[in-house]
Amino acid sequence: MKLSPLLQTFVMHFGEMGSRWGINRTVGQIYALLYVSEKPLNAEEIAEALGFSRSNVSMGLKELDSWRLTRMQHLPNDRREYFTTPDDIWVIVRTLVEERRKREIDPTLTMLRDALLQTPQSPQEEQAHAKMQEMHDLIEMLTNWYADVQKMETERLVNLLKLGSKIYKLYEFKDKFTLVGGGKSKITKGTL
Amino acid sequence: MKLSPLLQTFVMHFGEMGSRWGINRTVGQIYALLYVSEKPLNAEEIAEALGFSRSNVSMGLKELDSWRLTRMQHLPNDRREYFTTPDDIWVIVRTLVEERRKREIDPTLTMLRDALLQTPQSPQEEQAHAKMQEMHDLIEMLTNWYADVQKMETERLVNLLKLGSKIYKLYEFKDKFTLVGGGKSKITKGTL
DNA sequence: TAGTAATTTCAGTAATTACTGAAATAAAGA
DNA sequence: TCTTTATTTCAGTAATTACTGAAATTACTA
Repeated sequence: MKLSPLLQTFVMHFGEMGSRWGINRTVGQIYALLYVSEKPLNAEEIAEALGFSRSNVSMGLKELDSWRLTRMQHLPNDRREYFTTPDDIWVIVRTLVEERRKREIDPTLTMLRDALLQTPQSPQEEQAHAKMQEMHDLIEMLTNWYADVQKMETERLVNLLKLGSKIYKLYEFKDKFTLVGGGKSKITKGTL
Repeated sequence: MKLSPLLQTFVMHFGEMGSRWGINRTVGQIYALLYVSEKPLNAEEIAEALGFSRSNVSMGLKELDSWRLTRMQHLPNDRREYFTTPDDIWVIVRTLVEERRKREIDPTLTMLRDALLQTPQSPQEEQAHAKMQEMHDLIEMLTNWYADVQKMETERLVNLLKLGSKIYKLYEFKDKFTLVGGGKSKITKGTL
């Protein structure tokens, strides 16, 4: 399979970008290729399109699988494995955030919680303790926020995101509002 | 300067974690140390505390400076440079997000915009074009959202985050609300 | 302005990570 | 079962990144 210049650019970009995160070039390129490909690809096709060894592709796909970012399927009368990315880009984003949280945030929270159980033994430790508490609380707030909005259906989440900070004005002025009409609204002043 | 076990754990953790992002061990450890330190530290002290060479510390501090994550100052009658992290952890978070956006998101948006200017020349390119458009729109939405909430004062932002998806209920039922009392509210139904 | 202290640069080397090809394993059909 | 094809593993090597020590530069003091 020969890549058109358009695809080349896209795929190469994700190769470069990959290394700005922890992910490597191979993995970035494979994912980009799967993402824009019209049909599922097998390992051989990926290797050929990107010029990597078959074994390198195998390792890349394994890595992507550990991130839960690919889907594997079989085609009729063909025993090779074919790979795709999820159709819905929001599934990709949610998975990405979730996995990064697991790998990058959770271990830090655990470490902080453990450290905070200890009693500071010196002024130096007291200061450190306070700073760690501050960091812990902030990370916890952010992850709780994400855990909450992550539960929303995509359509609602998109609405919320499009509103940005504007929605906050509703909250600020909530005391000036009152419920009118019957409706089965679950909202009362007390809940916010 | 000898680090207490508590600080050791914290500093080492950020060294390990650093490599899960693009940042290296040295840089992670230096930042962690500055973050929990009660007073500003000079390069010599950092090198001694972490067991790195003086030149390595110099490069690490330069890297952190390029991320705008440290502050430099002078102490009376001492010509060495002393380093700290911002006092307000929200400043740190905001800077971190901002810099990562610049380095990791903006180049991708630029690449996508350029690619999308071209007219697809084949069914393959048509599919790729559509997927790129989808990705572009999603990234743009997320960055616009962030650009917007980022402008809020910290206190308000914290309130918004604590509410999570709950605030959305206000929006969903907004048609059931009406403005009461005089107030100088800038909100009218039309603005949301 | 010379002398000294502090900091940065950079070439060389160490350590780590990425990648390949060959061998091993697994999966399917005859 | 044996044969063929697909996939994975892994030891060795290539490439990249991290780190050091020495030299160069900069900044200050007398």
